[in-house]
Amino acid sequence: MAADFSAAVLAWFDQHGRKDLPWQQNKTPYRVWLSEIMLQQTQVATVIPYYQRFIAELPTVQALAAAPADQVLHLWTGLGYYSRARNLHRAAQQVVSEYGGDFPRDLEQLMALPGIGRSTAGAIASLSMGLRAPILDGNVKRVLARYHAISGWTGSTSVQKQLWTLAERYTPEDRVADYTQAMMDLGATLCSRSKPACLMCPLRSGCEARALGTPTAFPEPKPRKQLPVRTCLMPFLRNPDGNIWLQRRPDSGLWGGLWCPPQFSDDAELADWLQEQGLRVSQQQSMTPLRHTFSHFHLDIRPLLIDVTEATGVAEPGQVWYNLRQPTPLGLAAPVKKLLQRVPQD
DNA sequence: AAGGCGGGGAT
DNA sequence: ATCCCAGCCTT
Repeated sequence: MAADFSAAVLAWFDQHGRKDLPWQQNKTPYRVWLSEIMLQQTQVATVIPYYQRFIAELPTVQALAAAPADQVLHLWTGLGYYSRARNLHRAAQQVVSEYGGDFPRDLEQLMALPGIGRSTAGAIASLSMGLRAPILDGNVKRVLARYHAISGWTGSTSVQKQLWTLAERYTPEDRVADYTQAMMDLGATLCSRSKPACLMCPLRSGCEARALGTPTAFPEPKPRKQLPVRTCLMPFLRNPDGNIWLQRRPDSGLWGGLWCPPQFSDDAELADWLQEQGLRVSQQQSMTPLRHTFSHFHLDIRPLLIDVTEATGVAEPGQVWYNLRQPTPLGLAAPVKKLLQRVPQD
């Protein structure tokens, strides 16, 4: 019975739910939206400081819409999945231009905004507007997959379809914001991946996975392949002023819109490029290699510190000589930020 | 339907 | 080292 399910979840929420996270205060659509985007594939503890900084600098959708892209990516530096930040920026501009700065109170219109899919639209609608709309994030997937002992990987189309049907069925008309928050909290705390606290769970009496005695067997893990390894040379060109050469990456693709040193597959490619640029090298040393792991491959970076003479003039658009002492707020990929901190300053 | 897209925390 | 995570978009 769907009403029993939501009643049990809500009763648990009143006693044990989290109510003090930053985005649970003053639950406006903008604040809920920002938190949901940051929380995609990123854990709560990681998100909190990013969220605080972001809200402090860009407290409204109007402020975000008017901000330079580099500021937005700077605020996102280290969070990953940078298309989230670019889509966030574009969506803010659409909310301002198409809706006068007020988020549409409609699932379809929310989903039409870049970066907002079905689950995020449901979260914004339920948490900040009180509209009856289901969500299906990783936590809710786990709770539902266990409750119904659903086999298969939750990312597969058929399992997704089953889970959405269940999510829709259980979402109540009343107290939908509390219910949504409760389901996420339940999955994040009691119904955790490896050590579920079934004895404390409000859903224990009807949970099929618990009845089978193997709650952690659900959901089934994603089938994994071995990650390929790629290598690259990453020269940190330093001019006589001590500044480092960076160029802006294309908006789409890996590290889209972020600022990076150039990358080369081997020494010959690097040598050719230096010659093309007419750069004279006065000194060159290798830095400690760094492995950076993406979701789909390992990148083994061989960083070099290269001192160049001249070439101190104004860089072309999309290129900067980055001042390590007074850094401009640009988006940097995590390993680039890490390596820049290793560059000796005098 | 499958693959691209980051980074960090937990184990 | 491996797995996972408050997903969405493109192909």
